[in-house]
Amino acid sequence: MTPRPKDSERASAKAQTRHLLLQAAAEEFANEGYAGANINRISRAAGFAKGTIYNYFASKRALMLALIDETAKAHVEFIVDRLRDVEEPGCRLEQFFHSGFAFIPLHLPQSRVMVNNIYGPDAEFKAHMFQAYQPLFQLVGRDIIADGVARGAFRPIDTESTAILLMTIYLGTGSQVDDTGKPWLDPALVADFALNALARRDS
Amino acid sequence: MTPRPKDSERASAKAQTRHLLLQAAAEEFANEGYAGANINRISRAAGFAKGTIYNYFASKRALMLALIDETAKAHVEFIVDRLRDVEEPGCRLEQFFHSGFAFIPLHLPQSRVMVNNIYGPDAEFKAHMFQAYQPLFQLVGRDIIADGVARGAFRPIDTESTAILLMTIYLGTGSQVDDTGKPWLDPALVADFALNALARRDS
Amino acid sequence: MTPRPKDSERASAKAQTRHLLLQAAAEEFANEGYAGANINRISRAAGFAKGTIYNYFASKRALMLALIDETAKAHVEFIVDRLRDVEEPGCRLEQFFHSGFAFIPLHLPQSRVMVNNIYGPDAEFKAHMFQAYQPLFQLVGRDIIADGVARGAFRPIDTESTAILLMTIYLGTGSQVDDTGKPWLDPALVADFALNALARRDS
Amino acid sequence: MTPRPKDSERASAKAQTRHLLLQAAAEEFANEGYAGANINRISRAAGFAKGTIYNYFASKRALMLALIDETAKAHVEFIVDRLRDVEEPGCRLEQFFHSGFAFIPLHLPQSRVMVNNIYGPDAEFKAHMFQAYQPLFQLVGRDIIADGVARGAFRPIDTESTAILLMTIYLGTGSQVDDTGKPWLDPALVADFALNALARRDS
DNA sequence: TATGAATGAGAGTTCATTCAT
DNA sequence: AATGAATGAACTCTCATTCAT
Repeated sequence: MTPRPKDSERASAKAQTRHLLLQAAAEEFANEGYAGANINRISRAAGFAKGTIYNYFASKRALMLALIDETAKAHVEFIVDRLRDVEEPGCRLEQFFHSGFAFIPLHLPQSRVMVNNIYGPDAEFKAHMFQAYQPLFQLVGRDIIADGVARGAFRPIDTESTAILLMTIYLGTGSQVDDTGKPWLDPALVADFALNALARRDS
Repeated sequence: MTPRPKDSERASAKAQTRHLLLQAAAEEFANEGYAGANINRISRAAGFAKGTIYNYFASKRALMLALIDETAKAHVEFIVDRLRDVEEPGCRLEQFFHSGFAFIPLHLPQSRVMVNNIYGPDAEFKAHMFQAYQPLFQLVGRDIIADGVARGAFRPIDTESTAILLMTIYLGTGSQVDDTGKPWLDPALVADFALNALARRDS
Repeated sequence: MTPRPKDSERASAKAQTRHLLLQAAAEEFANEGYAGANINRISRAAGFAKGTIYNYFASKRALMLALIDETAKAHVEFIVDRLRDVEEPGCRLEQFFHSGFAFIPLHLPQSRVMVNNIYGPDAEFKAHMFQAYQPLFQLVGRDIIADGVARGAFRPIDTESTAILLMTIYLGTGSQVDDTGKPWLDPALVADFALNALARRDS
Repeated sequence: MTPRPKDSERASAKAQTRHLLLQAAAEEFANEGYAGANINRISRAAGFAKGTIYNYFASKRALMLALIDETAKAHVEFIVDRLRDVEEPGCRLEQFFHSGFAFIPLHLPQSRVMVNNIYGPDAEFKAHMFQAYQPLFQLVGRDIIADGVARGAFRPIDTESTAILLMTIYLGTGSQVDDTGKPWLDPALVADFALNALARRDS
């Protein structure tokens, strides 16, 4: 069933179109919110006519869900890749924030859309988000916090709650950027804050 | 120019109607987001015909801005009241989270709207939010963090960035609740997290 | 059945209110047209609350019809008064234009409303206008044109058509004014034009 | 960049739709006035759904402005065409009225809309009208009146004022028609009236 | 596969009118 | 007689979606 060259060209062209549409959608959703976004503008920004988008996504909702999936996948992969070789729990936590913050400017509109969805009113999008980011929650909860507590690097603390808290901090601070895309808060400061919060109180 | 009893009755009836409309608006905005909210439904939910809302607010945007103002005022006042007699910086921080979390279930839809606006796409709403919550930022920044650092209760840390961080944590965690309004995270845990993050590391 | 003083005061107060409302209505109708006029603005401009107007006029349409009646009455009376002592047909025609043009700046919004109605789309208003201005048509047709033709002052010409024509000229030119109320055309020129048109061609 | 047959078909279909919409708009505006006109009815009368009109005109106002432009263009062209080969000033004036009156029943609703706008309350429409009819004013002022005066066919008279006067007469009389479209006044009578008004008084 | 004209549900907003005070 | 809060029909305009080409 290997596609003939022509087919693979076609498939790649389709993938390219799909990618352009998702990129344009991310920008529109980021700027206007889901309800305020305009399918026509998205298509035009991607360089296509209004109808084309429906050859790739069944509806506006489906477009958002696809965007969530794609972004979450890239997001998780990006961070997981950069955490793979880090052993020590404190370094892992630092690296989590470090790579997490690095992802955002590379995918700024996508990141803003993710945050809009987490804190936004749409239950389906929110649920989809948590589903798609499950691996990241697990990474933080199990591989960073639980592991760190087990190894005595962090003080004893509830794993799941803290995972949510750290994700809240990451997404909440990472998504607040000025017009140029520069974040309000220094990533190092945020990482430091989190490290201190989890540190064992010696004495 | 004291209004006659009749006038004051009328004024109070108007205030009551306005209050009902704002409450209904908060619920609608919380459930549907700003763009998805429906003016007609808001009026109906408040017990009025759809036109009535325009006797009180010039437009949908004006309604949201009024809701932000009212909520922020109540929110700030609520927390400031409960912090007045607390002296010690650590206790203040704890009390900030404690009273802050207490506010949310009392004004759940309003709180969700506030968070939607902070993390949402609308720049005007966001700016209005920061304006209206200025006193709370100042309270946290000056009266809690800076004061705590000055007194040696907290480790040296950038005042403004940390204020934003604490507000981010407060709003981000406080607004995530299940269907019954119960927050996902235990307020005490969040306060504890923050206290640890600011605590001096005794050598 | 002579009203007691108190009653007559009341009646006069009512007449005064009615007059204020009609004046404000004329201004609003002149500026916005009938469909674009706003009852609330009219009431406010007259110094009353929205509901008051309905104590004097049954509806917006009734208000316009009353305005047509009042204006036409004053308009006709104004011109008839000034034509009473003029004998010679040519002078009468001149005086018709002269006094006609004199009326307009004294009642500028009313005049503009009259012209709007004549050339506007509303059949009922148009019919009402012709009804109310009947005396003026008759004056022009019978006392000026027919009489002038009979006396040999004007060339033989169809009475009714020419009456319509003269009224068309009068209203069309008289109502076009700049922002200060100054007419675009010199009344004397218009009168002169009409006189020439009706003049006998000697030889 | 010549459009392929398919494209040109499409373009012509668009032009056809646009034309239908403008025709329906003329009728609606003529019957209801601008403010009273209903966009939905216009689209329906043209045989389209209500939204379609916004694929062709950005707003109700834009629709009216387009109608003014199209009508004025056709109107001017119609009259200019028929005056081209007429030399003698008196004949020209007669032909102006003659062809002018001939245009009206061919475009009755459009003509009524033009008159509504000239005498109506909307300053933008009025200004647009004068702009669009500028060539006709020039034709009357320069090529008929001034030329006629220069050649001694007409008595000396102010060019611009008289142009306005003649246009006033033309539009004022031409637009008053009964339900069947028959004008109240005989065009020949109107032309005759104007000719006499401009005629030299011999001796 | 890409197009864009057509659709029509649904939105925010206006405002003439009513009526209890 | 005067008020102005409440009403709801009606309006302009938007836009996700469909579908013939």
